[in-house]
Amino acid sequence: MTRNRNPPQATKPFGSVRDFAKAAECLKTLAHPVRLRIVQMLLHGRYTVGELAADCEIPDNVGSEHLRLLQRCGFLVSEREGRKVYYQVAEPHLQQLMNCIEGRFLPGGAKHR
Amino acid sequence: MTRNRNPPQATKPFGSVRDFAKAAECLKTLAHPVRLRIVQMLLHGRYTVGELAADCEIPDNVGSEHLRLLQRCGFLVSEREGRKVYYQVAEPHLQQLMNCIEGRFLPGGAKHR
DNA sequence: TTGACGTCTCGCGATATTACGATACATTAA
DNA sequence: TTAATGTATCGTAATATCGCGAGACGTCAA
Repeated sequence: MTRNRNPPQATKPFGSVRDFAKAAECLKTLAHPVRLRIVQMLLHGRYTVGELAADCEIPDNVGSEHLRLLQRCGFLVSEREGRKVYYQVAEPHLQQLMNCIEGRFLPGGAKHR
Repeated sequence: MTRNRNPPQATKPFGSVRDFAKAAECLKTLAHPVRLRIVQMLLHGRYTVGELAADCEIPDNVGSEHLRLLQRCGFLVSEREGRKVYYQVAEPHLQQLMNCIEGRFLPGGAKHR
């Protein structure tokens, strides 16, 4: 009675809760204002802990911790140069993901109507 | 004298930690295995609380709570029909975001090399 | 060496998230 | 009405996350 609701839906959409465990873990790591900003910066260049922390207006040790988390997910890699440590993006998908996020949530993001 | 590292980088990448507050909040909501699975399901059709909870193998009230969170971010909307409540996707960007996530993290996802 | 700098690690308290059980609410059937 | 079904809300306890301060570590210059 109501109208014909669900499309035929041949088979159940692939995936299961279990399959999303890793995805959720990495997404959760990304889901922090400072870490999103750090990723945005690193998609545009290569920066040290101090530079990133300064931009985000947080102490260096806090920045270092955020970078550690992002690195643990495989999003970033670090490279020591003298006493500084440079971080850069290691995950190719990050750019595309960031495009989605910027497009949806940032002031100047892509419009969608 | 390492090589020339940072690209010229005319201006600082737009955005700031503050601008990512909302994005982080919504991303965090998405960053849960059950909620990712629910979103995936709802991108393929229209389901009730009970159907979604059953698929995720969780009690109905827990499912209801996850749906509430997703709805609060504007990702979903609900519609009551008799004693059942159907949920469906309300945010157009979800499909694109999910494509990124599935492509990166799901077994059969897109390869990148 | 010593000291300065940049980064990292650790433990702590404050806060947030999570799932659960119990219960309340809304709708329909008997 | 009463009972059954489907969904939502609430309080609670376990767990996770967060930013911080103190201090350790690695590197370089004097």
